[in-house]
Amino acid sequence: MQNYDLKHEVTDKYSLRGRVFNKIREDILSGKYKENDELKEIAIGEELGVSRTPVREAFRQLELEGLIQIIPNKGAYVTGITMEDVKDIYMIRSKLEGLCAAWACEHITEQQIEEMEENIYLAKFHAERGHFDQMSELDSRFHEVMYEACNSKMLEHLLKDFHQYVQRVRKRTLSTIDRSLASNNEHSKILEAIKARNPEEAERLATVHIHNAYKNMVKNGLKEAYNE
Amino acid sequence: MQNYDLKHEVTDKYSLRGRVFNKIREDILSGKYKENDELKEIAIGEELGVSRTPVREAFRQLELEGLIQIIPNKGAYVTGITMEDVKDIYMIRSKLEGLCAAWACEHITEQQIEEMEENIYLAKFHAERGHFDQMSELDSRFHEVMYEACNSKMLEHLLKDFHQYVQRVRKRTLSTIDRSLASNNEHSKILEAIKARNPEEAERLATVHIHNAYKNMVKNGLKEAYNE
DNA sequence: CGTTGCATTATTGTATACAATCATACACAG
DNA sequence: CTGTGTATGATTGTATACAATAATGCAACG
Repeated sequence: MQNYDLKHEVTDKYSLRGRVFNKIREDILSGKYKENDELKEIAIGEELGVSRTPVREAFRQLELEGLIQIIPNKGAYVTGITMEDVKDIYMIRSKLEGLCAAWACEHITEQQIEEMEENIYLAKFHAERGHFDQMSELDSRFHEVMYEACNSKMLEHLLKDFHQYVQRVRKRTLSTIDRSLASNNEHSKILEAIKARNPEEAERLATVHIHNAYKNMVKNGLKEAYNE
Repeated sequence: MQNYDLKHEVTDKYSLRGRVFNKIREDILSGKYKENDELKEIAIGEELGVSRTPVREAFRQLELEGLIQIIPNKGAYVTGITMEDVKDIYMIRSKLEGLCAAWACEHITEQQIEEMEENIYLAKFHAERGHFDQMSELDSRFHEVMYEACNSKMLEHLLKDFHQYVQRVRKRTLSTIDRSLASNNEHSKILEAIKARNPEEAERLATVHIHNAYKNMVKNGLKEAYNE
């Protein structure tokens, strides 16, 4: 994340470079390319039917995103995420999600509130039935709406990046009914605080929520998820 | 920003692309290229004596860093920083510097402590004499050492990016003897807390320190610095 | 006089060719 | 048998050529 940063930009979706970038990124995040895999310009270019140029440009961006590491004159390798990285990200996220929730108190729209309420309602339904894929999807979406609601492109982008970045290891760490219900309950409390326009409480709850998510992740399955 | 990402990597210093990247970045941060300036691949390539290829790759990275915006088939433009961006960055930084200071309590080395003490001592000297350039340099360095002391590559990189990003508007906002002395005093207090291995206090002080820096920035000169 | 359409030009997007660098294998010397 | 040196191949780094797209200016028309 490398690329941490102030990371920016909506990478162009319709240029070859943009498509290559998104494709490789997805493949890394989904696990098709694994840690330390070597990515070769020609191979990927042929696979996608493009020349090396757009592939190279995409590589440069992926490097800045921290998804790959480029060793000059040698090659591009998928970067690993250490358990320390994951921990760091969660600690950083907990602070920033808190800030985000606080800001959302001021800027959230009615429409966004409605979406979050619906999200919580749906999540409860799926959680009780153990539909973990839907849960994961809804969880991501809940946070995404909150990111948008904080009305800061800067913070929104940052949080989206972090969120995406840990997807690689997050896969099945929400996967117990207990945690799903608890998590959804926390979402509900956060939204209540935001609706009540209580930034301190919203911040506190959001911060704790991420801490809990991390604790749960460590408890059941970070190691396994990480080593597989 | 852009980016943020979790932005990574030490961009290669010796490849053409790396040199082009650093050069353009410096020129943007130093103000040579101003907001909304259009950067043309050929012109920059000729200026640096390289072809378009490395320039293009550098552009893609700068886009992700948030320093330029690329409009497909049109051009690359230096992005502006709005006053909202600056505020957001300072609020985000205040949280993260707090986290950084807290972590530093556990991981700081004797050598780093010494450098920070020396830094504070020197800064006092220069602050009293109105040597603002040296002050600015020392201020940056103080924070940099703390970033390194937190022992998280992730957080370190993130904070360095933010720090660099606001350099554009930070130019002369430390430029009063009063604020210089106060700021240095705050540094001293932060270091005391770190040395006392008191993460809560270190976090609180570091957070307040950035808030104060922002308040000072707004009070005297953000608007002017920004509009010039 | 203003507006629309087209032609021209400039600039970026992509592909390819060549140069530089690195990895590998093999031969040879010790 | 081991280690070193060299030659070969593969891969990336850079430059350039060509294609696609957007901006500009001018002319024709209303």
